[in-house]
Amino acid sequence: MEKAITRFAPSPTGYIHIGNVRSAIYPYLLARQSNGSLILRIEDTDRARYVEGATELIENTLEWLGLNWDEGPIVEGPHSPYFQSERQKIYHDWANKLIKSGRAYADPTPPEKIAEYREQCNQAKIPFLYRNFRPTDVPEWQPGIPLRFKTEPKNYSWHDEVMGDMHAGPEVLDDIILIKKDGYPTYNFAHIVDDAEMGVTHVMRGVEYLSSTPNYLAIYEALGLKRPKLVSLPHILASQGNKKLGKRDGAKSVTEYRDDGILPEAMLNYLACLGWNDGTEQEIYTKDELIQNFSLERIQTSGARYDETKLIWLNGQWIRKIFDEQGVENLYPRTQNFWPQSAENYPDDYKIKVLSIIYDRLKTLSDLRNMTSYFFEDPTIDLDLLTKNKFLKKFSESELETLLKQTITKLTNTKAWDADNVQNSLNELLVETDKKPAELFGLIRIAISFAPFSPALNLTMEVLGRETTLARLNTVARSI
RNA sequence: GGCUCCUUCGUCUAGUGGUCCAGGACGUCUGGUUCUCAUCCAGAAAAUCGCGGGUUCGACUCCCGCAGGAGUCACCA
Repeated sequence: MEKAITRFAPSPTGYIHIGNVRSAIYPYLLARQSNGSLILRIEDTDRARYVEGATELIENTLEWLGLNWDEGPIVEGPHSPYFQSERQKIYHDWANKLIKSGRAYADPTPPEKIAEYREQCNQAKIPFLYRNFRPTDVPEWQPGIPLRFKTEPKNYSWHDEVMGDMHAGPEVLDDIILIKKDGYPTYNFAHIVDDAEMGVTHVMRGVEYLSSTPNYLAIYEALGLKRPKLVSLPHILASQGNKKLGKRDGAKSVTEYRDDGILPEAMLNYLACLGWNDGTEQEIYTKDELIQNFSLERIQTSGARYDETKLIWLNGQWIRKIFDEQGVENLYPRTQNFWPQSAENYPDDYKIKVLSIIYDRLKTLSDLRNMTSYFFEDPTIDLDLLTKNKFLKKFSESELETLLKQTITKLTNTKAWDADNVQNSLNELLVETDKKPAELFGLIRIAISFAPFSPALNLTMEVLGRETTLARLNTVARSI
């Protein structure tokens, strides 16, 4: 397989959201699969939209997802620098080639004049093409004057690895700006130069660039460059409406999901499979499996709607997968920031015990916060939970009290305090009191947790310990 | 508006002329697993394959129209 040199080229204008991180995932997968490399390039030529700290945010996001890059900021590489703002000279050199060959011209036309031309066309209801208004007197190119491409209207055909064979007529070709008056290149020019300089083999980007592709093709041609493989990625659609997902639709940043307790494995798995599948019925993919099975041909042509419920489901699957395959000791370190406040002073081994009996109930790691508090602090007693419980409401308060006292006696005499012994005692108690599990176990469960749900009773009690269990049962018995 | 792309269960998708009265997954609903919640398991409902024409013995699959949706028409990327 040919080594694929791919790139992820975001502009540092804010956080990375799920709508655009996929254009990092697919290039990564292709690069790894072909033993090629992934370049991270920061497209910061729009100084007005530049956001302080955005580059770090991008780096953090990629690192969290495990999408390491081979060239780019931090790691550097043979094509340094990887910030477009620092590559001015390179763009100007290439621009001068175009000027020399007569394929670019300095355009002194003031913006107001251009707006006027555009308005004329609108009124005449004809498409506005700047090449019909080329200035007659072209000055020498110098700072402060934008540089335009001088296009040659004609037909273009090309192959898009996802969309198939494409073609476009001269009506889409125009004299696009190559270098802005501030001296920075436009995306349209900079990405072509950089991709060529950096040896990029696959240009993977959102479909929104599809309609400007003929203009890029014209530039490749004028520059005598071999065109790279073009890969248009379908949009991810917002969960409401049909628009592509964007910050305006409340697209959350990837790091926000991290802070909500989504695992990077689940995020990667979900996003990779939104708009791509390998034709099998597999749903859970590790990063290595994705690398192994990824293929451009199987990328979907239509947009896919972002559905958070499936991401949440996948996350639950991943929590269990990590626990089952790597053990609780590997799941535990990921839970650091998700425990309730009251857990702060508890030792790791206690929290590990809690995690190992609660993990299969977690959808996100942050569920720990509201699902485990009774392991770390005495619950607030809410007698309504007892007296209004559908299995317990038929008992009088004194009956409940008696049951609790019998339980306390039984558990006080339980020999070793482990899940099996506790379960045996509970089973004996069931017989002795002639109650149904729903009644007796329900009562005990509520009395020690006052939570809407908990893990299996004997496991919960084992972790809580005899002392705490008995203390809570006593407190409740006295409160009734 | 011009140009371009897209169109299978609510959602993500399988499907490359017969094996599809369309398969899987999420979600929903029902039942099971000694209490709860979840997991897990079993099952159910859910798509006249955007619409209309063709081609063919036969079309979700090929062709042509149409409609709807989206993208793009910046000195933004």
